[in-house]
Amino acid sequence: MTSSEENYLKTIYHLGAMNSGSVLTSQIADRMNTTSASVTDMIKRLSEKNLLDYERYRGVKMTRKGEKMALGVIRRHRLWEVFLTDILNFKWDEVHVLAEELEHVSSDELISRLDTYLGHPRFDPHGDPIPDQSGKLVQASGILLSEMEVGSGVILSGVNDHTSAFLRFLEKKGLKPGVKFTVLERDEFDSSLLIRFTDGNTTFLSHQAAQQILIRHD
Amino acid sequence: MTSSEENYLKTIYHLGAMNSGSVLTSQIADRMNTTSASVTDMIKRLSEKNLLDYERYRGVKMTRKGEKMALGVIRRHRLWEVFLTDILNFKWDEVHVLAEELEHVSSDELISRLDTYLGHPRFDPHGDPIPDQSGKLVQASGILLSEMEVGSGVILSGVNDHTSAFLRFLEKKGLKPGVKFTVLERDEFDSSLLIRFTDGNTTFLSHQAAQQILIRHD
DNA sequence: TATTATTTTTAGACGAATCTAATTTATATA
DNA sequence: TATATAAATTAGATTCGTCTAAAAATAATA
Repeated sequence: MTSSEENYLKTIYHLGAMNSGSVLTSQIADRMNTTSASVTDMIKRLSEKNLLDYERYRGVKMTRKGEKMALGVIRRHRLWEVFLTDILNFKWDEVHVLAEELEHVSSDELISRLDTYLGHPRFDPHGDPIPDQSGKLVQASGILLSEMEVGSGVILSGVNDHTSAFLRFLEKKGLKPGVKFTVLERDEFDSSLLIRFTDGNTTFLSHQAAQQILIRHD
Repeated sequence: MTSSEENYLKTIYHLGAMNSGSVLTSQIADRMNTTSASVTDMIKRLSEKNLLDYERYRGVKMTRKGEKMALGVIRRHRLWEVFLTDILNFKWDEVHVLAEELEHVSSDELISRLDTYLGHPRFDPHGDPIPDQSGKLVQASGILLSEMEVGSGVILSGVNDHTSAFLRFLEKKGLKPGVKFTVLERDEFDSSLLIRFTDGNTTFLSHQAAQQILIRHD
């Protein structure tokens, strides 16, 4: 497997995991900042290897085999992210790019030892679940902070927007996976939220921001 | 810089560091298990980038710039080797292959943090010195165990043969960088050595083995 | 020094991954 | 249903890294 092939599989997995239908050539091209022509080429290569089911002009689905490979790459990516934040003290908005490179170093033994060393973490620094060796993946919470009723105590469990800008925004607010807080108020006009942390501090969150934040009940 | 370019630079550095003359196409091809034709191609690319001085039919020398790049790769390689042995508990004969991959993840920030985390190690698990950020490299001892007079107390400081087979051989004998011992006897017939460790245990070493072991005086 | 042997380079080809531009197919609209 | 629009594919080119086989240059030997 080349790095390029792995990147395609990962992207197609991410696109296909949500809607369980077919992933279109253009969706892949968009996400990867490349051309549809390049995607078509790669799609063919990957179907040759039975990693994708491909019907011309109809997009692709992942095969069981392709999904396993994709989950392997995602596992490596997320474990390296944990290493980079927890051990090397990188900020959570800095680790993605580095993990994109490290994820392609493919030694099962290396990843297994890294996993052990990190204490078998179940989530990466952004709250995304880490697949286990066999490719099993716990489902992340799908509850949006923006949907919570006033008064509820919650724990931040993940984010939908993984951009550096959004992650730095959360950092500044003191928000990251594991942080507990209570929803105090929802503004009638713009649906912005006032939340209170366990230490008593409060902060505002726009509806736009709250829609990118996943929570579980405390 | 591609991984391939980095591998060529590293190899050429290793070949050229000993004899300070020119490195020949065939030497590079031999070391990298490739053809002279491929080497010629790459040599041209690297001289285009001013990393090598190249004269047709005369071999190459490294430029200052090329040497710096090579030392960067070597630094990354050796730091990852320390990480793999000291943190992930790999054996020293297993780390080379993995470090060959990790060395191409080129982020100065990553390497700087890794270096700090590891405590700024000055030598890798095989006793080879680790270049600093600026590319400075302390000279490794050049004293061969096979040349030592009987009675001398020494510390193993490195090896010339980095093959897995030789490293496992040393492992079995209890020999690795930092280990102290005394040369008790040299056999008149085959020049094999009898050595004694600080715990009193003794072992034999063939002349062939002793020629691959670098030491410094205790 | 002339010839032979060795080394190095060029010529030409290939696979992977990419691109632009042109063509084909499918979808949406009148 | 016929046509216009959008999407996907093919055709053809490019770069990187590699190869084999042939040609050129250097080194060794008679």
